[in-house]
Amino acid sequence: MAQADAATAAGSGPTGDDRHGGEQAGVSTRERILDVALDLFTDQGFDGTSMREIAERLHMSKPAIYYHFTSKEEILMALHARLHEFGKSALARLTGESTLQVWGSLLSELLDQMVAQRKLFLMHERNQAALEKLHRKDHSDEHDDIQQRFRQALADPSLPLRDRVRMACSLGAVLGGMFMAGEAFDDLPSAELRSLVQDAVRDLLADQTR
Amino acid sequence: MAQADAATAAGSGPTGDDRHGGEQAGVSTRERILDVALDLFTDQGFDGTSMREIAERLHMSKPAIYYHFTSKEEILMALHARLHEFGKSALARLTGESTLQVWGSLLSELLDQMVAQRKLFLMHERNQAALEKLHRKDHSDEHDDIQQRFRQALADPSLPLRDRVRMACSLGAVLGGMFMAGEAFDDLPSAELRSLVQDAVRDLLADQTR
DNA sequence: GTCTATAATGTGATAGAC
DNA sequence: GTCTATCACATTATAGAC
Repeated sequence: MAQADAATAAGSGPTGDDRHGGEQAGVSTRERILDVALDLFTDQGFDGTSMREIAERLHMSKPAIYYHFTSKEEILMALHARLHEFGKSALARLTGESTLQVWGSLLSELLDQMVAQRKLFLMHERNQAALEKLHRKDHSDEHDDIQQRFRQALADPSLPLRDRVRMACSLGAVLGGMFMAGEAFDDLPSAELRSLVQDAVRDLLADQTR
Repeated sequence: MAQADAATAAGSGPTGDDRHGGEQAGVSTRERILDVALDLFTDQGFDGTSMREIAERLHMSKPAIYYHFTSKEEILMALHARLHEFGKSALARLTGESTLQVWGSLLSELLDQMVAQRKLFLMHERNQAALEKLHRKDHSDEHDDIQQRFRQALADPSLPLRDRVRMACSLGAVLGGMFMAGEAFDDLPSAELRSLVQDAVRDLLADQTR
């Protein structure tokens, strides 16, 4: 459904000019593999999905996939890179001290990205274990992982404890509002859901008593 | 750390009288296996943990574990049963219509359980994919899974949409406040953290504008 | 770029002795 | 209840033809 968006929305990649061979409609094979993997990883989990399944759904053989990715983990890394691409602009707001107001604007932008890249965020939420295992191995250049940056901000000792907890709660509220209900909010226009969650976040971050 | 609590707190089990053989301090082997599995599943994931690892940490062999559990999945099911045991009293509040107030009391009781059984809830949060796969196979008697009951309440069409979103957000806020920060709140007494999260939930569920 | 065939490994699980 | 030894299998990944 939203699969086509995700493929075309991914910024970089040689999707433009040098098409030849088995490509179709300007979508490179690499992106098609990532789209299928995103689907399968989301509802079967990374470990619960085999290369054979990915290949079968693409009407390819396994080695064809290994031509585009050196390993199964690299597919997961590429999907992680996709998320990081979308999240980094929101993450840029975390320079300097992170007040409740800054945090609120961050979550607002994050909400926009979640609406546009719903499945990508859902996949990350449901494969935390596999992703963390990946990050333990790939500690290259002390990667600025998105979750790590969040926790870093949450651990800032210069902030009042109450505020830090509210920040964590509001982040959880966003995830809960957007993903927890499963298909309970599927008939609801995503813009409306976004707005309702945004209101909840505002209530959480408003420092009324202080 | 909190491992001893989890072992002794588990209600049922023949831990009492008929000790003999290799047991120590009244903790049955079955419970010790579950404790180790809980640790490993929590920080490596269910699929990322092998029976060999579980056995090695217990200074046992694999077949010794298969004497107590018929499969690896059964270990996960047993841990799921543990959670269900602790959560069912809170879940009992969901009879009839679930107002915001009812939901608030439910989350309050759930918060107590999370403080007492922190690792158990964390493990569930981090192995959603494996647990869902398990539930697809084991659709015995249309199990009253805890998450399914939550989603059921969230999907109740007789409730205002705004309330349902607030319920989802508050549940997410609880998870976020208790688990999202990782070790950022570890020095904080759990009672104090619980209180701060509870306040956030209260703000989320207070129907001030309606 | 994609294929057929196969290697290499680790896994969950079992048989049977003690 | 626990062990040694082993099975059967699926998996990731590679070699080499086209």
